[in-house]
Amino acid sequence: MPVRTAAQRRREAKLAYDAFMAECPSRQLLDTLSDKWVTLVLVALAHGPLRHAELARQIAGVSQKMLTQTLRALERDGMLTRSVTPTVPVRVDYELTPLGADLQREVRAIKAWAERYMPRVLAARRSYDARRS
Amino acid sequence: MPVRTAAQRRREAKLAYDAFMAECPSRQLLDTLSDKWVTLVLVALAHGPLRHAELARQIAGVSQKMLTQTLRALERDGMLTRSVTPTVPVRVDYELTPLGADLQREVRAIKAWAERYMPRVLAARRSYDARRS
DNA sequence: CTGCATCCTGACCGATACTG
DNA sequence: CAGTATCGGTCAGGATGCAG
Repeated sequence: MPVRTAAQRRREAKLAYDAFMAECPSRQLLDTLSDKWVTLVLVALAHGPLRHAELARQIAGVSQKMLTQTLRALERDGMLTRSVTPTVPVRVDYELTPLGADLQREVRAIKAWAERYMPRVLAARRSYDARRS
Repeated sequence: MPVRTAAQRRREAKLAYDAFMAECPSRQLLDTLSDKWVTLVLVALAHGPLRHAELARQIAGVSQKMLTQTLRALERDGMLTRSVTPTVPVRVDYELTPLGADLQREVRAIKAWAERYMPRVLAARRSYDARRS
């Protein structure tokens, strides 16, 4: 009987992997970017500050909870600023920081790629599906 | 009593939203890219074809199931080719298509951004956490 | 070696209700 | 209007075993 079971070894490998992950900058960014709403918020704020409700309207399909969560995370990462105007009722504006604006430009590059090549991808998909039906 | 409840209206909105999504090329790409493993596979294959097991080794932390799933999806989208050599045991190689290689370059841009700016993001994160502790 | 089917857990997310 | 807390359902994805 081995000192460690296969499962244990795997778990240890996973821990080492996580530690490695925690240090790798590109994977950290990938993690945040892989959040569905992050990119949409970035793009929505491209043309100036917006209020919470305005964002919710522009990003169809987002729940209020997810929107708040996403905004908090982006604020924490220094991608946007959150400014509260203490009127009644309160007014809260969100605006991209220079850093956020910069990332937003990168995201737009991906978007441009998509608009250019997605037809090809869709064609590939169709032919793949046809081949196995 | 309204003809439709709030919940119903929300559900209809969601359906309309989904239909919209299904047509928007950039969001479709975002969807596939938001899959954690997709980008890693693309980058791993940047320097030439690899076998299933080699990929699994290079992408630490991926389960065999997820790897296969990801490879299938990418094959379907025309991003890579899967070639089987009928030896015993079988040998399967995965290689980027020109399309996949092109997308891979875009992904690298994001990666470069991360390596450049993540320190700033981490700093922002620390100061945010400090401010509220 | 590669791939598929099954089971199962836990993370995520939406719905709802309540506060300032 | 903006935000928080809680509950519950869903589903992605990991573990495992088997087949070609």
